[in-house]
Amino acid sequence: MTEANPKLPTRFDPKPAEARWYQEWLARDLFRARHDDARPRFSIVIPPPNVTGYLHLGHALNNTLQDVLARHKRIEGYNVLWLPGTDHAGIATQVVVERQLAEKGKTRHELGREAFVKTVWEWKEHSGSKIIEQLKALGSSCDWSRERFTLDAGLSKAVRTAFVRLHQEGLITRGESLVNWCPRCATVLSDLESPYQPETGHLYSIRYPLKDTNEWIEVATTRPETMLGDTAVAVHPDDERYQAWIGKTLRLPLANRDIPIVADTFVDREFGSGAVKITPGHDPHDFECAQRLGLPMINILHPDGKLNSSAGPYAGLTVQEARKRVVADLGTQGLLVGVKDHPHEVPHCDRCTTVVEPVLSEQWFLDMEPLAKRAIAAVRDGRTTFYPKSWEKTYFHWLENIRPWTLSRQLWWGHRIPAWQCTACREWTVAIEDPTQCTHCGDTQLTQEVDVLDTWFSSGLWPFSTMGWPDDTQDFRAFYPTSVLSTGFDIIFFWVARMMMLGLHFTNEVPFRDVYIHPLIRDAHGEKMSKSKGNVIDPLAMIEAHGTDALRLTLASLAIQGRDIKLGEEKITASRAFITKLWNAARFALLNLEDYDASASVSDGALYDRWIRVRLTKALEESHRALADYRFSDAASTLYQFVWKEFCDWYIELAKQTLQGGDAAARRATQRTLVEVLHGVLLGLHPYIPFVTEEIASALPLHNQELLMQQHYPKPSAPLSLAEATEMDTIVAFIVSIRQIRGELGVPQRNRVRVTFPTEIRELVEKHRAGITSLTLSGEIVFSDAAVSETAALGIASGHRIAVEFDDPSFLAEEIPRLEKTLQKLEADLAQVAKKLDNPNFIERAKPEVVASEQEKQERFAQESNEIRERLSRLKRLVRP
RNA sequence: GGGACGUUAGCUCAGCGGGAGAGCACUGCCUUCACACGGCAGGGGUCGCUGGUUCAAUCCCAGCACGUCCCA
Repeated sequence: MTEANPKLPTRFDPKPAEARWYQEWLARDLFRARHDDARPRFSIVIPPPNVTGYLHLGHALNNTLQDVLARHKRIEGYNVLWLPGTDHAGIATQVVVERQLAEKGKTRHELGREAFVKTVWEWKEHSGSKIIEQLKALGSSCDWSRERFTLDAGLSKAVRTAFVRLHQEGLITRGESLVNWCPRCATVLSDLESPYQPETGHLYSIRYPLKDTNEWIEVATTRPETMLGDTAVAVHPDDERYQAWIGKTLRLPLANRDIPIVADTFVDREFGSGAVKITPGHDPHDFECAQRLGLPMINILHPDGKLNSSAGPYAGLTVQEARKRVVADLGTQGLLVGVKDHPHEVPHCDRCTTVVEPVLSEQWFLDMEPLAKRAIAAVRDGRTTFYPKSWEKTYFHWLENIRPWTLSRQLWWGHRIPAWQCTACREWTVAIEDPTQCTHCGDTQLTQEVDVLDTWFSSGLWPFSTMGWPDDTQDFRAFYPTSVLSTGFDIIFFWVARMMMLGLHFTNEVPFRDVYIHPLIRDAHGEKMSKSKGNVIDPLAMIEAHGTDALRLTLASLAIQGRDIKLGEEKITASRAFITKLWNAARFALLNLEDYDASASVSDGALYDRWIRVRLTKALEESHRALADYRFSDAASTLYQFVWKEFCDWYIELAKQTLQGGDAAARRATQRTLVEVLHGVLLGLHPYIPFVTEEIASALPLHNQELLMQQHYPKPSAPLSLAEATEMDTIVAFIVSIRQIRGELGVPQRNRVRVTFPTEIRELVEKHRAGITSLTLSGEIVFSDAAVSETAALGIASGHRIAVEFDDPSFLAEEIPRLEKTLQKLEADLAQVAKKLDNPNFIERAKPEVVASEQEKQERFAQESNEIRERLSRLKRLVRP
């Protein structure tokens, strides 16, 4: 067998195509944005993945969607910037490098800060940023010339500038407060980094004796060891049981200190005995209570999580050990009244899952309330819009209940806080440039703060720090504010809200017009993917097995709004099947284009040619409308349906007759249409499946030196006239009807049929005889107004009677049941319509066009059912004479 | 405890006031000169439950049940 088209092999091989086209895009510098390009601008900053990151499905989804937008906007004629980069990811990265050191039996403390940070940089240069290469494998059209890293000189300058300004404005302060402490990481964490997780603990009831009496008060706690830091017991001021007790003094067991009984309305009278121990140094509620009442605060913990000297004899024990000992000692003294199981929520470190301890500590804080107000307003008045909009509620709720942000982290990897303490006066000097003397006393003995900033602080500046802020750069002017931010719902607080706050504060502009929140990907059973469950799907393995385009198309097709995605590999297989279908449609076109002349002028073509061009226009318009609302799934499936159900199933099948027919002019017009529609389809699909579309386009006789990425969507085609649209519908209805008869009567494809149409539509049928014949495998088409013969099956399409006869009359055996089934359906439809039309209220109150349409339906159903009934009774008479 | 979202064909999901849809899976026929990762035809649904609004409710409203997630 000879291959007629040398340009496209029978199968698409993704791998070489992916390598070749990505190289070609880079070689032509197509991803680069230019600040002096006057076309309308579209910009996105990538949510920077951690340098330690490895491409998972969440990245694959998010970056596929951003790439769809970027490529779509380029083809729409925008000057597009998609700015990439990575995040230094404080704790995560430090942990990775510390782990490597541990393998060599070293610790970071042995190395010292400077050497350790140097080691992390070396690690970053050599093995970090793998994810950047993986993003390229995904086809991401980022402007790599603008790649940024949060610890770059420019971004570091932005961080220092932001910190210093906020400090000058009095929003950043240093002070003592209760913070979340991870004993394993030995650093403070923000509330967001300390998520609550359910745990079955115990609720211990303990007696605290009233000083110098035999009386006692009972308190309940889940953390008995914290009693060593108790500074009071609180009851509700209106609690009648304890009125007499308020103001009296208790002797705190084990610690042997005196503590007062105080009253505060925060106490829940229903919980336990209604009396609660107050441990301001280790509980957020107690801390606030102590602040209100001016109670002392005691910290009983060392940074390593062991108890300190304030815990007296328990010093040196871990929290767990201390809990056991305290419970045992209370038992010995007869002060432990009861223990019961108690499910509750306990904060854990986001990074290492260690139980987080609230401790009293001196840190740098950012007062976010004034910033939050502006961030709320910007979304309320629509300067920034969330897609789906429902996420705005989550955003508002968090911002309306905002708490100060603990900025400092006790790490070495990150932006060291630009604050210096004076050895002489102990005051702090905060400055962008390293200071040489104290701004308070002028002393030159300064020591820089050892802590670094929370990674999210630099991430919060990302949309503008990457554009050159605080300098007034051309990029900043051209591309800020950005058009859209695409990210997951889990970092709306961590990141989106903070970028909004810092962006508005520093630039007086929202950082992005739209926020698209993409769905979460779960496994095929709806379970969250996790390494421990072993249900993780590796996007790179999927790329290896099915090609990048198949993975991208799958992810985009599944990106629906307001629901999680359930992904199984069979969905990627389905996308690959579609790509193969498109590939083969292109091969079909090429097989029929050997004598094609792209420059010859041709007519508009036949009805089918005009019809498919109109359908293409409609499909592109619909898909672009969907993209404008970030309905990626709708956008992709519109194109999918068009290619498969309209272009391949109908147009190509009908075009075969013209291409093989004797009318040279018609053939040329159809060739032209094939090329143009295929070209339009490739442009429409390029954002989703960039590689295969470039591959096909390069084989098509387009006489265009530009790649798809550089081209623009085709101009819309003028709609069909009503008569033309009706004509097309009628032909389709004829073909469908004849095929149904064949299928339902079980007539194999090798058996030709003889079809009789009424003479009134002779002209129409003659015009489309070739198409009808070929799509229904008819041997003969004739015209007659005589009654349908007993040897024929009856069909009704667009109100016309069609008779289908077979070379073997035994195929007619199922005709009676077939017609009965059709009649049953018609009668049900008729009954439904009648129910409406028999209701005078319907006639009176429904919209007139609805009434008219129901009446029209009734007539049609009635006519068809009469016809079939008549036919049935005749057939039955023949069977039983 | 507060809130959000979801409940439509075996599975995954569209539709969201006027004759229940798609993909996958399933059944029958077909290796016809683009494609078996295919073609043609077909079977399959009291649209979670109970009320309400309406001429009309899968669609709007209220309540309930179940599920998922977020916050405290």
